Amino acid sequence: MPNTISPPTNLQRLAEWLKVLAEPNRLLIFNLMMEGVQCNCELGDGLQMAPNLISHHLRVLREAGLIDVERDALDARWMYYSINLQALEELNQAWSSFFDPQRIKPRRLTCGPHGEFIRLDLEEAR
Amino acid sequence: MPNTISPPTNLQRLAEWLKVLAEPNRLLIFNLMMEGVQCNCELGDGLQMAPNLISHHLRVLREAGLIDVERDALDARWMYYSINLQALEELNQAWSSFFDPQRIKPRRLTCGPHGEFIRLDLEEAR
DNA sequence: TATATAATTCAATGATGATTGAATTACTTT
DNA sequence: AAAGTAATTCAATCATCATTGAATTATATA
Repeated sequence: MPNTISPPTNLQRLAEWLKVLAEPNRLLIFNLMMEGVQCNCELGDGLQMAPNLISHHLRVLREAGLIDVERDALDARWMYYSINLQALEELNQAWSSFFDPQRIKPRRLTCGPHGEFIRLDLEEAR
Repeated sequence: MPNTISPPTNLQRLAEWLKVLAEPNRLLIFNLMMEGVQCNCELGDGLQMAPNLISHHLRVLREAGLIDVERDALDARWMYYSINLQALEELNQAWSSFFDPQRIKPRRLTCGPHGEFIRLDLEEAR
């Protein structure tokens, strides 16, 4: 009997979010945004990155739904980015339900030299 | 005055962990290990992946310190992988201190059309 | 000792995606 | 209308890394 695998339904989504956030420069950008930094120019100041590159990363973050963007009401040349709080909540929810240490189950015994009847003194191998 | 940026000291480390976990197949493997699946063969069963590819991903997870490995005491051909609980704790710690919604600060006002004196009715843009 | 098994290593390939420089867009100011 | 500014888009390049198939290692069994 093959393993009956039922990954959390949000596993795919979690993987996509992690991919977006795993890029070092994007994580730095996200970090600055957590601290209230919000426009391309200012991010460029802080990170020494070309504005078009920042635009690229902001777009990836935005397409992942992690951040929002809007134009300045008085001078519409300026864009303000901000962290999407709801997405952040969902992200944290998905993360903690996946990486919860309590989820860890003891060893499955469907393989190895002893099949289902593995000797107990091997159980410490967990 | 440029931004004085002080990302959490564990930001680099967090980025590395995220990179490792952001790979969809690795996340699936990690998921199976949370459920107690532990050897190459069994992972292959569940994931339809070539054993050498699984070995590759297990190595990446292991080199990141996320999982441990040991040989079966009775038949040393079999390897048993398991999640490193301490690493998991550190991972969760790094994650939650970084992605804590409470960390989010209001907009910084060092750029934009109004400098430090931006009008308050724009503040809802947060 | 020879063969089989679990897993890994190696070398090559391919795809993805970050980065770069040069336009281009959107908007404001003169 | 012309020039300037913030930001984005575009096309091309480059690096990284997952994937694949073919050895190779380590161990056990016949």
